[in-house]
Amino acid sequence: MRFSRAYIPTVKEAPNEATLPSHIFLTRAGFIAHIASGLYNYLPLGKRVIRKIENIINEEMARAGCEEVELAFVTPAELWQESGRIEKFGKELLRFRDRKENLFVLGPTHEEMMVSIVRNRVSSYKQLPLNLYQIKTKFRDEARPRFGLMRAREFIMKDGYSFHATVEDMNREFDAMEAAYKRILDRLGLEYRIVEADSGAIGGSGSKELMVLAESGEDTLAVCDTCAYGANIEAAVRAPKSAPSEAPVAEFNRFKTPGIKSIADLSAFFHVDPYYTLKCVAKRAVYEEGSKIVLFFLRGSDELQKVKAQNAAKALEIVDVGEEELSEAGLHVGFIGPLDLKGFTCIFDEALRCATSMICGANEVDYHFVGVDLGALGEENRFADLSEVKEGDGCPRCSGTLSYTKGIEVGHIFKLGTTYSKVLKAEFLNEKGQAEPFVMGTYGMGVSRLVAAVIEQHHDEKGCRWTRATAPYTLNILVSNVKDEAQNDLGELLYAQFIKAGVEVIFDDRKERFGFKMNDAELIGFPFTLIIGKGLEQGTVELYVRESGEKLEIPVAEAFACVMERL
RNA sequence: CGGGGUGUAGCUCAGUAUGGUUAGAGUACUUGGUUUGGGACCAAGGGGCCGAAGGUUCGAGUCCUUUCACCCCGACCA
Repeated sequence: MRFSRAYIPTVKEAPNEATLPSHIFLTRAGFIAHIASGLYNYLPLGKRVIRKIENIINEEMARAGCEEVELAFVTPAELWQESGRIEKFGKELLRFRDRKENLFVLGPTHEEMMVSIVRNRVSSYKQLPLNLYQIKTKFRDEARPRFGLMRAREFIMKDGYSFHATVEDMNREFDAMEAAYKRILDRLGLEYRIVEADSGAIGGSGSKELMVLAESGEDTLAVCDTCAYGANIEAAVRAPKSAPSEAPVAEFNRFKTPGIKSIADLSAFFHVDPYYTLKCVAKRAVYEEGSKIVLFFLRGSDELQKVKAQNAAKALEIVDVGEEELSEAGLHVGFIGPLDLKGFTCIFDEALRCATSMICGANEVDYHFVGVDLGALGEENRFADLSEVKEGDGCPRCSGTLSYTKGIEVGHIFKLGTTYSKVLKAEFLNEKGQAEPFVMGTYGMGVSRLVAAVIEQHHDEKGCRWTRATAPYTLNILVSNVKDEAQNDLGELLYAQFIKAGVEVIFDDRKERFGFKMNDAELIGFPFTLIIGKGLEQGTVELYVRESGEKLEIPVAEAFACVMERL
């Protein structure tokens, strides 16, 4: 492509709403154009990057034995009613009616559609397994789109679905997909981590997220400094904590603790480590029908992890409760304890199993109990993992230490099981001739989000630094002064040579000054720029390497070979 | 969905407390000339229903009402 003919509208100033490097540079360098909230147009350079990522995904999917399909973007609402997700998804589902007043939705993910194309067509275990995927525009009417391509309403995603006769076979495919996704991210040149994840509303028995490591990531990850363990903070677990100090010896007793409401005060009052105090976090758990107050108990040294709490309460949502509301319910903030507490759902953190020598609220203003043995609690009390992993906690897999890092979720793979096949009645006949629902897996990868993720991880103050596999053009041939015939001629010659060699090359033949063109080259972020300029009189050209910033002087005669060697 | 902010040239923004010639700057664009290794200089140009609707007024970018859009913080987010 000749730069003079290409549509690459670069600009000096970024729109003021852009805050992330990927958003700023993709806009300034002319890859994308904002059109409305959460909607972007892909300009020629952006489209090229997307295609390159798609190609790599397609190649790796083919290698893993998957087949590509393309499902309708507009999907009948009946399928969503059948699966029950039309309510669950809520307002994120964009709905509309056609001229006959039939209800449709724009697909935000395609479990239902994919199940529907397989059910009643695949009827025997002999036809399994099957892994079908598509790369397609999705739409989610996000409450607050932001960060450019990172959280857009319309976005491109690869979504794959596998169908199996047994759980074992699904597990095998799950591992195969994890391996395929790793290869994709390796080829794209990204630094990433695969972490354990919360399965969220999509359900299923297990899931992992592929996280591109970047400062601007929206997700907090707990990763081990020794082994490969990593998990989203929402799902992270830790090695059991050892007691920080000797347990405070005390007979069971009721103590007056005037005005002592916080864990810090309590621990100071009794001169004990917060580890030996019992923290109560009251929340309102919202269900499809109604809501109720749930009391979560943890050690005073731990914090409640909201997603874990929500899962433990099997609630749709967990919201805060006001102090007044609690008082009306007969609870005294700061003095809530599990003893003699009737009529409330209590959930205890795993770290409290058989905890002894605890100090907890006495459900009476200004009183706490000491010497409490939680092992004495009745059977009706439930235990669950509720506490949030902190930096410095022990790794659950090895003797290493966990620390936080930030990640961009670019992929999520799920062991779905029979969640969807059951409700949608998608069944096959097993060896014994009995009908069984498909065992399914689902595998997503955000293509447009990957475009942003590459830049979040590969940029500097001047602009983009595309990796080899993602660059819109690998090589940029820059003629410093197009009025200089020798420079121009050499540019044309090399341009033709590289095209012939199959290199993705762009030829900057614009009638602009050197600095202007260099700034564009750096903003756009071509991995290599071959500068034909003032060195030509001495018989040399320069190769500028964007990643390292180095400029190599090369004799003209060796230019072609030398560049080819480095690509 | 709660709280806040902003809408004026392709882009970044002045101008709006106090209404008053023909609405400005930078940048980008067009033309001519000079320049040619880090977003050049000189000169001459084109470009606006001041987000939309209604109102107050002799007169509205500016005041009042309504509305729409976009952005930011939070809630939410397979």
